[in-house]
Amino acid sequence: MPRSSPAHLAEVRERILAGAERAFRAGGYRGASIPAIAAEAGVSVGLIYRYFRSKEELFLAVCEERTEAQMNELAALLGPMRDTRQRLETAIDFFVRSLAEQGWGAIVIQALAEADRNPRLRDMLIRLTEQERGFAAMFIREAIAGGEISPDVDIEALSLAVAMLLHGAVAHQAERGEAWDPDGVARAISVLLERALGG
Amino acid sequence: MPRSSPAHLAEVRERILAGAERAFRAGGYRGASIPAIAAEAGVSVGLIYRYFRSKEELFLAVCEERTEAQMNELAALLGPMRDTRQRLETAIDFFVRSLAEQGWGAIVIQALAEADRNPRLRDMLIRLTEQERGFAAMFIREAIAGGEISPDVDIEALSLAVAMLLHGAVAHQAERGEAWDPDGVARAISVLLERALGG
DNA sequence: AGATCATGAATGATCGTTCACTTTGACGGC
DNA sequence: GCCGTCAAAGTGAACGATCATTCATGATCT
Repeated sequence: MPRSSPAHLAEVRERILAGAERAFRAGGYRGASIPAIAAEAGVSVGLIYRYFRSKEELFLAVCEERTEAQMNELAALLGPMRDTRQRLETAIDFFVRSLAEQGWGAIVIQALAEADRNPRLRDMLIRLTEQERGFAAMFIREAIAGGEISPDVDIEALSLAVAMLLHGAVAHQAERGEAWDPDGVARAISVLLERALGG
Repeated sequence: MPRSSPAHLAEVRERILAGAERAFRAGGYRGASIPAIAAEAGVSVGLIYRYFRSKEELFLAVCEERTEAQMNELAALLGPMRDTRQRLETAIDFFVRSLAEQGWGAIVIQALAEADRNPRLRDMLIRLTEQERGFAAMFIREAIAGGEISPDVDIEALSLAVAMLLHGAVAHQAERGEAWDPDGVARAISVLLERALGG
């Protein structure tokens, strides 16, 4: 492959992103040094700065591309489904499973820890939360339409609570590390949501 | 006050802890340097190492003493109360209010971000979660005793969900920063919990 | 040949920690 | 009551390591 083809450039960029993700997950945002990221990605230190303006920009790119991919995947998964109960179970299962398999929860926690000093990271996290609230509000409206819960429920408050519950699961994984129990977390979310959304 | 009296030593230790808490909150665990902490506390760099063996130990002390104080305060607050509904409202209000006023949520997020590389921080966080689960399980058992929810509910799963919800609120505060809405968060938690614990 | 991709040593700043040093105050002999 | 002594409290410059970023140089393509 020619070194200057667009495909090659995209591949190098993706290799840097993948190496950076591993390094950030292992050492945290501050703890992952540029030399360490370069070694993990198999490129030189200088090359990283041809693809990203700074470490901050690189971390932002990792966060955005990964969370966006997760959200798109979930939306595609739910698209053809019709039954509300099945959709809810699928969404919870997807969330917990991708948390377990991809381990992107650690990245979100790192972003949270830096959000206080980085407006762009904060904006990214707020967009993520709003997307989760959007999913939650959709399920709530379906439950209302299905007559499972009262139409005068506070959708704003309830969808915020659901989004916070999901972020709590992310925090729980960060807290437990290797020893976390995806099935237990999925069961916990299901029990609470099915009680609240009418089971 | 004599420089070598126990009271003076305790006061200096507390001043270092308070300065460190401010510095950690402003800059994060990694971002708060020992010189910055020393300046914030009004002591010299060297003195910090007379009271704490390392930066890690200092951060651990900040986390433990603050979270322990919060938990004791909540337990004392709930102690004399009898009515379950009132106890639940008090607990939620205390949690959200202390999150808003003390701003200790940012410290917890920093601890979460470091837990992967620090077993003692992880243990501290796990103990905190287990205490929150203990409170949650207490409320669930009261709701069962009061006949508000079925006796065959999965207490383990439900109490875990409640603890995750609370940690989600901590994450939400870290995400929103100065712009967060304590009343909205309290309403969200109340709506979800009262629906789930029988309202 | 010229343009772009890629390298990694060099730079200046900053970090956590140490330690030689000064200041303070409790105490025993007078 | 006074003073000399000494352990402990407190200081901050110095140290070696490491950081994010740059740039002079080389490699590879058109």
